[in-house]
Amino acid sequence: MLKAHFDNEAELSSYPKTGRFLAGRLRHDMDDREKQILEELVEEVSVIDEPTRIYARGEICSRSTILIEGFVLRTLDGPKQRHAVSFQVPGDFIDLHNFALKRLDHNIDSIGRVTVGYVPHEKLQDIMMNEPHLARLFWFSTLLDAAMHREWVMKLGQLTTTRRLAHIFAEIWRRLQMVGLGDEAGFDTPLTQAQYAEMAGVTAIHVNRAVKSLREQGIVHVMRNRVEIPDRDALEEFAQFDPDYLYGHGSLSLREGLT
Amino acid sequence: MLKAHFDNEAELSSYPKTGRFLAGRLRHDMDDREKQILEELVEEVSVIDEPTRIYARGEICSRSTILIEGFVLRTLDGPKQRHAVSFQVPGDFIDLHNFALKRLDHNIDSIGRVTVGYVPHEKLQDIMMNEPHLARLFWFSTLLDAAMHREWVMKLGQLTTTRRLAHIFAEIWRRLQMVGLGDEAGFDTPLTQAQYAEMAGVTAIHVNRAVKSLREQGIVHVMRNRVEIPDRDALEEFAQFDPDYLYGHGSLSLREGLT
DNA sequence: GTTCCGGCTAAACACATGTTAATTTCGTCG
DNA sequence: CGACGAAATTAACATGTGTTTAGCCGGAAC
Repeated sequence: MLKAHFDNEAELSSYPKTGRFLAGRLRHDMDDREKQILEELVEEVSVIDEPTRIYARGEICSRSTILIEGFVLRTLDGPKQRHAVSFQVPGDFIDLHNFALKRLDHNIDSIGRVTVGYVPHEKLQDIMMNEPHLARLFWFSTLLDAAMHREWVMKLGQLTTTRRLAHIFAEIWRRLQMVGLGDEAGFDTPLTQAQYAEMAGVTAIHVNRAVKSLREQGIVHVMRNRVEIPDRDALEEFAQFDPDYLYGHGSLSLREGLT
Repeated sequence: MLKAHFDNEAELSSYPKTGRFLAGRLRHDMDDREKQILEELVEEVSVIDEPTRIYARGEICSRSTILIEGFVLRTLDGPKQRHAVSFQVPGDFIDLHNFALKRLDHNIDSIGRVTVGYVPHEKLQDIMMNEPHLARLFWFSTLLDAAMHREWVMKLGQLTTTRRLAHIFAEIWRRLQMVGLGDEAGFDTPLTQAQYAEMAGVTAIHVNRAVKSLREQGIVHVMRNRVEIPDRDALEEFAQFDPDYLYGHGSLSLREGLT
């Protein structure tokens, strides 16, 4: 099922502490006890060096995956090529939904080198029964996925390729900054133009045209392993990007009385 | 917020019994007691005659909506035109997510004449606390939304307009049949070509080209208020439609021990 | 250094889709 | 019955995107 080698202690030590990114942005809403519980959920940490299909559509899984470091794509196989339906940044619970739905409905593919943690479903079941607040946060995170999917549907249906690309960069940048990654000038990423093409639903050649256009307009400078953005407002306006759908800190409803 | 007139008893009696479609496909997994609870959730039933924006992106709601009869679209406003990110069929819980997320991230627009039921969030909160099995089913239904969104992303990114249209018809037909609507030859619907265009992310004129092509190929016959399909297998093969993502009856994981 | 290969860039042409405009069909209403 | 408006249909042309092919750049391996 999974082609990867498992860490030994020495190797792991060169990566960020496992817990630091766990459930990244949701950590704001957790207390220390809950963070501790989360830490103990991970039964195994794995480093995957090469681009790998970690899970394939149709598989039945007995554990879920947290992305600790690197990028992964959630993909579906189209008639022509693979299509990316979303990307994950460090801290994301990649496939929480496979705890509830028997079969996976999409693939999970790693990009570059990634570190992931595995959480057995029995432990999630305990959370559901005994930790209603954490259970609620987990539900939130799947609702956020759905909200992002909706924005992607609009993006693919309504925006030109150049604006789609700009929208993708805007979302990656925001999401990285939400978990303490990225910087003021842009972000580092192993994504290639071929992978942007998989997200935008166009050919890599056409992505290149769009990259050129964004560069000439001074909106985004795409380079190897890094993207730089001089002016966030200019980017987000061009991309028709409204970050509301990411439900930044404070936008989630933590209703009183909902434990 | 909502322009609609409210039912009196006499008018309601000409519509299907409220409860018959409530949470349509999930009813298979409920016992009689739970169905009764569900019935009592609805505090108010409303008939909306004209196409109406029932809720707008950004609104904060104190109740969620169940679609009892008719069609509604969930939409986002793009730069050129409104874009449909999903449609709902009778029985669907339209906006369960707004119970958990403060602001709505998209609009909810009715098509033709619809009947909806409103469920106050306080009652949902009771369910969450006291009816873990129902709470789990509600979570499932939001996960199903996400799975459908993912398929739409693939559809928009990978399929030609003609296949997109075929895919849309295939999904509508399957979902209607899952709740006891539709028939062996096709289905009735108030959707116009302009609305198919909003779902496919193309102009209505181009939808018309695709409709013509599907008709000439004998795959789908689109007419006013009705769509007929001679051969389901032919349609689904043409559309690259794999119904797995709809998680038909038996595909949901109702794990033992999960209450 | 040299080689090699994946990724990036570019040009020419074919096809898909958007735009604009006009016409036809059909249901509703007076 | 006739008039009206919404939806469907068609055509001609403009633009966006895919396809094919080729060349360039930069890092990794030797």
